[in-house]
Amino acid sequence: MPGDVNIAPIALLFADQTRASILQELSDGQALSAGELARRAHVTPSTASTHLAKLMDAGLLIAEKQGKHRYYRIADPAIVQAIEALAALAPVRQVHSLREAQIAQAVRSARMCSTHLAGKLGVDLTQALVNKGVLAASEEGYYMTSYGQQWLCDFGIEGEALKRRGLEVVSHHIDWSEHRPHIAGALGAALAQRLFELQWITRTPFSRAVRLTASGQLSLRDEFGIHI
DNA sequence: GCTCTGTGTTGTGACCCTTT
DNA sequence: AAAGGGTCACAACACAGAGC
Repeated sequence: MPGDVNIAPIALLFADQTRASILQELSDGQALSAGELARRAHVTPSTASTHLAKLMDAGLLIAEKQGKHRYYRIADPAIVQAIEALAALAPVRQVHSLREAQIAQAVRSARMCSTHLAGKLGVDLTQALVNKGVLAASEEGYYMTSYGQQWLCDFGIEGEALKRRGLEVVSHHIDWSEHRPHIAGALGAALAQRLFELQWITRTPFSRAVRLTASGQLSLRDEFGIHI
């Protein structure tokens, strides 16, 4: 229809196994080299290079040159949101080994979605914040309460941007693996950052899954009543 | 500055699938 | 069956960093 947007070209970019793998690997906000992305997508560097060029041309990825490496990352958080939305509709990929099953389980349990937490941990954390009265649920989404602003300060999350959020809707995504909301945006990013600082969670190599540390498991249970 | 090494890109052809 | 499009791997090449 004239004047309407044409989603076919962009949908075509997502509709390839290799490109989808590349985008999913980058959806945790990391920047990875072409060689690393080729390994993760199980294709040769030349094949990955071809796909990366297409994704760059479409503006889905941006690259930063560092020495002889080029590090690719998602150009816009909205792209990660699109990936998560598609993932919610997609069938679960079959696993062919114990290792693949373990990685899949880890990704569902806790993972990075751009700059914030997703998976069971992200969803449980969101619900726990509602239960504690930090966030209030409404038809539009979540609002931060006045108590929530104080609680965030006590928890070690400060910043004018967050303090001004009292009357604003807190951004959230529907989690593809849990089919429930997890908080995103500035608050989601700040919370994830704080949990990394506290060493309650750590990144895992070669995956967007995050791992709960022993102290993190105890602290999440005591502070939020979360059992993972 | 030269050489070696590692990494990424480009060109080419084979293969597969879909459409006509 | 032929044509066209897409994906992939291979080979060749370019580029940057390290070591001398």
